[in-house]
Amino acid sequence: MYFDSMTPFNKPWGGLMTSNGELNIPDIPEISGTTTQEYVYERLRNAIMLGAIEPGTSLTMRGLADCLGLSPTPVREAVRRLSSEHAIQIKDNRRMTVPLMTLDRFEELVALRVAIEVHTAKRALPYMSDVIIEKMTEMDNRMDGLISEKDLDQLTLLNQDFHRTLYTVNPAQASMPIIESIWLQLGPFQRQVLTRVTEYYEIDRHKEILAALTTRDAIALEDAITNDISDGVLRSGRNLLAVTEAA
Amino acid sequence: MYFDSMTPFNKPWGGLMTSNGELNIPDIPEISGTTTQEYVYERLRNAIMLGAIEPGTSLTMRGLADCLGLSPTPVREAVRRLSSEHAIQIKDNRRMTVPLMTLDRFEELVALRVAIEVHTAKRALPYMSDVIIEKMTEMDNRMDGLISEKDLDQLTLLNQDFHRTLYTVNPAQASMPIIESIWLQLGPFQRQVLTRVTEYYEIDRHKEILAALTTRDAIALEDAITNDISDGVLRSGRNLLAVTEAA
DNA sequence: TTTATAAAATTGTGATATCATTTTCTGAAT
DNA sequence: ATTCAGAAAATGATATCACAATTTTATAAA
Repeated sequence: MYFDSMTPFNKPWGGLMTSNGELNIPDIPEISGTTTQEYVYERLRNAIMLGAIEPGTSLTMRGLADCLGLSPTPVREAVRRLSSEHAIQIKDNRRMTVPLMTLDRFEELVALRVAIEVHTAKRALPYMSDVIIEKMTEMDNRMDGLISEKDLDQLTLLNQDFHRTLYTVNPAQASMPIIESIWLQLGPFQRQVLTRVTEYYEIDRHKEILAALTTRDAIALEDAITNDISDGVLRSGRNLLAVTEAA
Repeated sequence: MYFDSMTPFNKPWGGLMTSNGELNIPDIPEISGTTTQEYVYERLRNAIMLGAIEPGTSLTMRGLADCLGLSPTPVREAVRRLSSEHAIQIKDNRRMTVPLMTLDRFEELVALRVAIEVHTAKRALPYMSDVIIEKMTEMDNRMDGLISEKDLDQLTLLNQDFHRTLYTVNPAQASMPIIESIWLQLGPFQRQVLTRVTEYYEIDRHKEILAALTTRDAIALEDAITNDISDGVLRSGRNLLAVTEAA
């Protein structure tokens, strides 16, 4: 007599949320035709990426399970995957957290982002079409709107869509999952930077990227991608960490 | 009355193996002080990397669990992690396999390997010491022995150790897990190449790598790493896939 | 008030139970 | 032989259970 008031395999997460008040994991649109484990993975991933789980907060399997109204089993599987991607850190014994950023690690991750994304962009260039460039231009325009509205969540997500669209025009590409995993590791800290740093200039490097794509200029593309990643957040991040680590 | 003839949390895998005769997953040395899930992960990973599980073979959670003499729970967690790393492919519904290689994917993965490993090697260069160079030289000498003995397993493992030693001298490095994940995706096919291709010239690029490290020459290091990865296996792999995909 | 110790509660882990779904097997009918 | 429907077996997924290890709380001693 297990599943009485609940349909077991049809989205058990339809109803309530967050029994334990401490944690607030933003809901995400239902993914139909998938498993609970996958839903938990996507939802936790989204929460980490957007900084909804403050780095350093200690998490427990059962706490998360209660918070999502699920049994520990699918939560464990999702958490295991995330810890494999270094999005969640499992401490000595027990207790898990979203890892805190260090200056050294930050520099490494950003440099790695540049290396892989430049490489991937160059490999995508031969597959580039005017249709895709048009699509990316529209995305960039929408982002301009989000910047003035200061909608950080949507801005982050759309910025990722912009880059993802570029990289995945190469149908055989194998680097997208890797790029996503680096985004995930940078996500929580990037959000801390964005919320703490008030004066934040965004020189729009996306226009440079689009120009390079239009002229099919690999060198210009490399520069544009490098600048896009290095600008703003890198500088602000360095400052924030320099202050933090001094204390 | 659950755990009678078995101590539950003290390495349940001490005893027998492989009840189901079909699959043979090579044993690995016990890892003490860790979980069953972690052991399964390491063991499956090792088996995939060394080509002990033929790509295309269909796997089941319960089959693997039976084969390892464990319950499905830790197996499921390990498999999930491996499928997150694209080492195991979960088909439409049910059934999982180690994915078959395609020519396009192969080219992408090798190019990605070059990009990331060159980047990581360059970043490691400032941390390089004579002690490490000496250690790597010893490894290279041992590999020469393994080549004449044709011990492919040990050769693969030691070759990885060689590269890992180089990349991890940079203590803040963040790319090693990514490199390992690419190795894992290339592993099964690389093994197919090594076993099928009889005439296989290995020009020893490791000597070139060591020379570049000794002189702290970044340009030479880039060339050496690129050549080491591109040589031999790349060429042979292309040939094998060209033939396979024609059929 | 602080520290040491014991008891209680919490947690991670792995095995098991159960259900829906899929695959495989079986036995005719074509 | 081949095909196809229905039955039987196997499988994936998740909740629950049981145990050991850890953490937290309670209690006693200094």
